[in-house]
Amino acid sequence: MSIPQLLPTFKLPVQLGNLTTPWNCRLRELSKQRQYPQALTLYIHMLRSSFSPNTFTFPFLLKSCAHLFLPFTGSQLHAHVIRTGTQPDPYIRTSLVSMYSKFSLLNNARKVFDEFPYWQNITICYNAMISGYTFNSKVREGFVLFHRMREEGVEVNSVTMLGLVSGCTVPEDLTIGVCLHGFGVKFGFYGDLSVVNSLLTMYVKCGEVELARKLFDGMGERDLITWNAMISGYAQNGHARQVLELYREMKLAKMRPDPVTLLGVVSSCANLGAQSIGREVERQIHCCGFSSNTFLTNALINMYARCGNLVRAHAIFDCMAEKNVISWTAIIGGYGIHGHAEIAVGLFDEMVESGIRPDKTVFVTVLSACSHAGLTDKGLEYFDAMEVKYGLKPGPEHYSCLVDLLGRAGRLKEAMDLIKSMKVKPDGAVWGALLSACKIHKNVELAELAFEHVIKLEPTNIGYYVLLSNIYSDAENLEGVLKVRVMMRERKLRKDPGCSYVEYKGKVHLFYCGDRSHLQTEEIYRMLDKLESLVKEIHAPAEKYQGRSEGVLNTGVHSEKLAIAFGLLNTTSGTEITVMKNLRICGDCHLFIKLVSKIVNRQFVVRDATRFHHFRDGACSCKDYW
DNA sequence: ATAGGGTTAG
Repeated sequence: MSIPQLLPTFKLPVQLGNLTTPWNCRLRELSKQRQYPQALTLYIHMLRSSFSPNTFTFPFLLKSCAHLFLPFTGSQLHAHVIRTGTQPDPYIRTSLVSMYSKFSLLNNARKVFDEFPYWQNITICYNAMISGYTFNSKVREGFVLFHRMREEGVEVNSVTMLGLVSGCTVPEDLTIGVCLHGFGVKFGFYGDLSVVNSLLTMYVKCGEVELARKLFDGMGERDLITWNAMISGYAQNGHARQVLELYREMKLAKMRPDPVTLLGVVSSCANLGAQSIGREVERQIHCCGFSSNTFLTNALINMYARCGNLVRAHAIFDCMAEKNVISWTAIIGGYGIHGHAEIAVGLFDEMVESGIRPDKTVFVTVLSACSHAGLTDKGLEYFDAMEVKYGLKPGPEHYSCLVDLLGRAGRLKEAMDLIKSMKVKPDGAVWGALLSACKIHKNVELAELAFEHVIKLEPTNIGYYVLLSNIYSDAENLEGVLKVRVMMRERKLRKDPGCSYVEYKGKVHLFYCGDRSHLQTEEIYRMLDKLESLVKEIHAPAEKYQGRSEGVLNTGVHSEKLAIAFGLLNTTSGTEITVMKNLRICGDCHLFIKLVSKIVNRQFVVRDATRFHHFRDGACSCKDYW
């Protein structure tokens, strides 16, 4: 076949696009309106009316199969294309390549792509194949094809760029991403906002928020997507403060927020424990008419739950017309965090009854709720049900919850056996959970074993060294303590001191472990002494508590205890106290806090600030945000 | 053929 012979096929769709049969016109309409099932039904009618499909028919049908994820129908259509002897023009082939890519059948896609001599592959074919690679997270292959495309002199357009850039999603892809950035600048794609936006997103996904911000600052023109990409980029990387700052700037620039924007803002409020700002944003959500957006409502439930306002969280949850697994996860997790495992478990059952299939994430939430409240057997039950009843294979994240569950209950041997029986490779968190259980139950021997494993998997995680060191010091094993210190020094690991902070009257009050530098130190320590003795009075040992072990009371002067004592001294009843804490694994004051909460009838929220950058930025206050 | 989105323990 020579080039001249093919030329008519190339031109056909453009010239005769409007002159095709009514069938094809209707098909195009349906495809435009994304009514894919209707499009396929129409095809059946077409065949029944003995209309034979032509070049214009197939792309719409293939696209419909791709969107509906119907691999079987799709390959039947492919066979049909061959059978009808339809000239497979670039448009059909592009559709085939893109459809097979959506089904992750890259070999089939590549076969269609390779079947014809290279000069038949025009830009759209390349684009489809390149996007196919990146869609299946094979950026490298996509990049190779991009090079070939250029060598063969095929025109590169914005879609080529978008396909490639959007495939760079992990730090390892950054080299390619930067290369593409350079290419874009050199060949004039910088004027195309969609390309620059995708570059911005690429930097964000690779964790390079600063580079993303640099690009953002240098942009002459910004649209809603630009702002959203930057805002959610900050939100996903834990820079909650920058999210709020940027949101304010956005409003100053007279750019109207949409649900995606507000989503980033709400989830940042959840991570900051900033309920007052969250309330403000909720009002805006109602004003803008986004109240029925499921994404946003889920984020709001999560925000209120994390800020300790379970009443509001539950009220929003109840009002939702369509609750999905994520809505349930948010509310269950909310009760779990605050130690109400019975309610959490009850909600889980209710969810199943309402016909929603639990997923892996909701099981993580339920298991951890059980573990915090000492519902050991209930947790084990759920773990079994997960695979037997719901066919979900437990991952390392579930095993770590279960090890934590057994470990807190003092069932260390069972926890160890569980790890040995795991079908998946245990990760750092699994061994880490065992290590912290050893801390609670003072088991030095097992701790050493767990430490050996955990350190191989996460050699730079400082928390585990600290944990082992504390275990040694509890056992008065000075040699052990020194050994760990030497290891830390050799590996040049410096420990950020553990600290907690409370926001009070727009100022941040920061406490270190055993800290005596606060102005109210005397009062705080008196309060803490009182709390310690009250807690000891009501703390029931395991045997008195129907076999439920609530864990061991921690007697050290931990930073979160100081923060709580400070909060109690300075705030009135009825307000909840949010304590932010920078280290996760160190002192586990969970039980202490829970009991104090019972005694004084106050809500406490201890938020993990490890992932967030307050401490690097220097502590900041709510007033700075707004 | 195509840039932005909610949940999760340790």
